[in-house]
Amino acid sequence: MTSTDPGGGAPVLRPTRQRIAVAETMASFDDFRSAQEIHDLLGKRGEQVGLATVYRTLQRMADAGEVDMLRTEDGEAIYRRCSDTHHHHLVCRDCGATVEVEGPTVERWTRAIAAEHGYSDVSHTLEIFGTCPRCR
Amino acid sequence: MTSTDPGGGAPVLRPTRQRIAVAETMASFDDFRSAQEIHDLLGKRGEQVGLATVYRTLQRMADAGEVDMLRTEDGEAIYRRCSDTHHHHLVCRDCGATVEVEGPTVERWTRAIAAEHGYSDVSHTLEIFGTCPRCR
DNA sequence: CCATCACTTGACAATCATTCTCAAGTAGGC
DNA sequence: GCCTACTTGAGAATGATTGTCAAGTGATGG
Ligand SMILES: [Zn+2]
Ligand SMILES: [Zn+2]
Ligand SMILES: [Zn+2]
Ligand SMILES: [Zn+2]
Repeated sequence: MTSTDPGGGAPVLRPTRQRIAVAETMASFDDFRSAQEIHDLLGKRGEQVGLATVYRTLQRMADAGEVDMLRTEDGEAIYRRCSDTHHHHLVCRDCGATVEVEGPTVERWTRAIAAEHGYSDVSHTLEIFGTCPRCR
Repeated sequence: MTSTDPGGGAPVLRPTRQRIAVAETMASFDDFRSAQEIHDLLGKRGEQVGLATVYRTLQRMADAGEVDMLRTEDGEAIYRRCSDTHHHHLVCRDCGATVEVEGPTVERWTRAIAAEHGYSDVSHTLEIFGTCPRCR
């Protein structure tokens, strides 16, 4: 026994070429993209990364709160880098242009509604879709 | 040509045994269920209905606003009969107990946020998850 | 520099919900 | 009954996502 392994701790994440490439690619666009699209972008950037690795990395980043993940109407997961504070999205249905939005109003409302019905440990999902000024 | 077919109109929906069975089954539970679970329920009720038909029927009902469809964390579509007015859901993470909630507050907020950023033709999705009093 | 080992990766198979295909069945109007 | 558009269902096909596992690699200690 040469090291003190805490046993239950989460494994250390290594900054591998693949993870760095995914992170850089995520920083290169503003809208939501599917894992497959991101995998394609990596290819075009000249970074060869396996599809499974892209999926795994995006999941890790989502868990870590480094990217937001949401589902399209037909259930496909799409990702986007985002700020680390709690917020929601205003997404253009046509071009995907996304604006992060936030406000105490909805946060208060959801909390109140949940409390009113005796629900505890509350979370919520909220996304707004519309047509942006440029696609008008 | 024996009938005057308007051409563009949507086909007439027939009240078939299968469609009736699905509607009745949807009326028999209060939480959200997947298409496959609903298909199983139909089997237990003694109504043999093809899985593809269950999918097709649920989609029609969702389009018609007779049921609500939303997606689980892992992208699976789940359905529930619901009232025809615009509303959202407060869902118990453990037992699935669901409460329909509504309020002008969020509706106003989403509309205001969208307008503020110049987005038009706005819609939104909002679901609240928590632990219900019984599962506390 | 080198051994070591836990953490990673990628090619490919496997899942699994959902959709497609299309021949056979059926509701209803006449 | 006849006709025809609408339906159905069995099974194949699709397609995103996950699992498998042997080979690779970064960090560490000697
Ligand atoms: Zn746009
Ligand atoms: Zn919020
Ligand atoms: Zn509950
Ligand atoms: Zn609403």
